[in-house]
Amino acid sequence: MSIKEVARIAGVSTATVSRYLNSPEHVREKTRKKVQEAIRSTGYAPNTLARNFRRGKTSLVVVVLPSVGDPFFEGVMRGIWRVADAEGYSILIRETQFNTHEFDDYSEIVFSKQADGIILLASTSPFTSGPAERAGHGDRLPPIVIGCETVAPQLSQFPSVRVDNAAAAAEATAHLVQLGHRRIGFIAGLQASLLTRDREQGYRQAMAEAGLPVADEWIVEGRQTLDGARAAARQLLALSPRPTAIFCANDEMAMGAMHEIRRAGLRIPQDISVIGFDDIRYAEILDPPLTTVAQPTEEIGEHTMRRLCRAIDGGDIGAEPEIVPHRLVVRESTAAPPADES
Amino acid sequence: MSIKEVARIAGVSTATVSRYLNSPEHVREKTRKKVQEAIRSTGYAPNTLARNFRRGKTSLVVVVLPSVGDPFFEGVMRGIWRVADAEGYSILIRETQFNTHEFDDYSEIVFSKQADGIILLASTSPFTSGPAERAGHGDRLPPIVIGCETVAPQLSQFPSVRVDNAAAAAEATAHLVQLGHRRIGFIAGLQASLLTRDREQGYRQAMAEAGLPVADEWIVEGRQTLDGARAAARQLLALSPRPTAIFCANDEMAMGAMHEIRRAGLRIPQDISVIGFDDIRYAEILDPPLTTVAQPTEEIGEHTMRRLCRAIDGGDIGAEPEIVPHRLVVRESTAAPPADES
DNA sequence: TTGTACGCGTTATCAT
DNA sequence: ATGATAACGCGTACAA
Repeated sequence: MSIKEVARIAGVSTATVSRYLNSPEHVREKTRKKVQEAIRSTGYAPNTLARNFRRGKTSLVVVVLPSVGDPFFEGVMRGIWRVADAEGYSILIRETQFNTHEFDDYSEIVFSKQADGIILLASTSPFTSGPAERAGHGDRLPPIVIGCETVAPQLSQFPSVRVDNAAAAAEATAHLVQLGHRRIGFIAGLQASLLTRDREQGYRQAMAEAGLPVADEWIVEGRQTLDGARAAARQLLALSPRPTAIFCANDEMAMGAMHEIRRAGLRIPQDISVIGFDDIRYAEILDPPLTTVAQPTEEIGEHTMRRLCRAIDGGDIGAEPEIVPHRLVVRESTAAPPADES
Repeated sequence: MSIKEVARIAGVSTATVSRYLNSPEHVREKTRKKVQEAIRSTGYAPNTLARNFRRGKTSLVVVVLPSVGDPFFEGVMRGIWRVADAEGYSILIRETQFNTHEFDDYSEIVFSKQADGIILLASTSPFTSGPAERAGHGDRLPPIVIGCETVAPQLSQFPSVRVDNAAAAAEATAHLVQLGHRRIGFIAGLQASLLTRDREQGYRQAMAEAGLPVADEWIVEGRQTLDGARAAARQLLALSPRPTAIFCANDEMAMGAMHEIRRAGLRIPQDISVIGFDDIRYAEILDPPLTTVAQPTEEIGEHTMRRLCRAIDGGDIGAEPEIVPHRLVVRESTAAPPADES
């Protein structure tokens, strides 16, 4: 009973107060003053619950990501928020913690109208059944945009914003090849993650193009975590002959790998080169500063959110991926292999 | 027109469908079956907007923190989510980006019923005017619980969950003193942050207790960022004589400081010791592994959220801070000062 | 330009 | 155990 109260005090109808709130230009100056004063004196704030209900919109968007506290997502989230604030959306964050969630979990959120749309920053195969065949909801899919992740065939019906992971990974690998490396290890993410699979593919492709073989044991899964990467690095270092360079599917894993390399008494890059992916803020203060592939994170976030907004507003945003530019950042963790290796 | 639809198909009233949803035990087995079938066949999902509206609850909680992508908050958020999931709440995250926001921004969220409560993980003086004097809302303050941050007098009306920052900082400082350090620098966070002020106070207290003087230039503001800490470290290293140890108000800043120390050609801990605060996941893989103060982050998150839930449910949770235990983790970044310094 | 009156989907109250 | 119905606060035809 609140807009009523304001209306009563202002001596106008509830409709006028509502109009004052939503289209002030349709209210006469004089009336506007009265309403304004009534609102001020009562400290009235529209009940968002009622408003959402009436409008059929929550102005909420769910962002699904593997893990907050991952420095990489800081920039992406910042971009998302910038647009969200401007467009009046609030962001609900769900962590997958690397678990393969049911797609239903997320679409349910939309179908039960808890959110207007979903941004998937981590699509570790979120689909159990084809989303299109969901019982009951018919053909109306919730607005979804995928950020960062590579889109697998099953996800190709959704738009995405990302770098060309395969090309970027190939570029990184080529950088090592050019320095003279021939045995290059690869610490992959989770196999369930399409993104790291693409990076692995880029690595394989670059190796092939250089006419270099890729031994099976050169590719180890680092599970996207510090500890996983450390175990993976230990495996690679135990190889004989061991790789002269290691390409890590992201910077977090590169940090873990570098630690193990140091512990093994090896020097970076003199004994072994390391290259990462993402260019998180720690990359440049590592010892030595990490060569890596930078992604325009804020841009990804902004474009992803903007595209989602358009989809929510009913616009047709297509299903094509939007590819944003990556950039190889050469620092000091990569160099030519030891002399006796050439 | 959806619960109606289900009711029509099941051949019962809307009230019965509603009851089936909310208190099935009050529905006869036979009726239950009918409703269940109708729901299944229609793929009906209750409209959360309408439900929230009716119940006057959003089941949303806002968490305010300085920055996602900060590894420290990963654990805290995890604890919060664990409880939130169990209690049926979703989490809305707002970043302060170290800006001093108006308290109104946040309380507005509650007063306009966009959320049921607020968790403040970063209270850089969020109050412009005393919250109690807010016009309109009278004396009814929104449910708020503060996590991690130290409570300043103006915030003492709110409950909090945190470690004893002053005591922990004193302990860390004492550790350096015991190793033989006499000139200990301190890289502080933002002066606006109560938390880092408390840590500074603990540092000062420990120095005083050891009978050691604290030169003004030994305390430098690191602005809670990598870059800020780097600048601060450069300042400290330029001092003559320079400190033989540096206490950083958090691990993030310690990372920045360590980088600058290396760049200056100094060895840790042989030439200079470094100690941090938080024990983020990178602490143990730094070079050398960082001595720091560990906080039970998940526990903080869980307790904070649990307390907020009780407050939302109308329980009286008091205003006393709940102090959780910290733990000094000694690794390899601290050692006795160079021989000629004793 | 302003007011009246209805409906949004759900839950809660009260009969039955 | 179930059904009829009144709210909840807001937006918006439509009428004035």
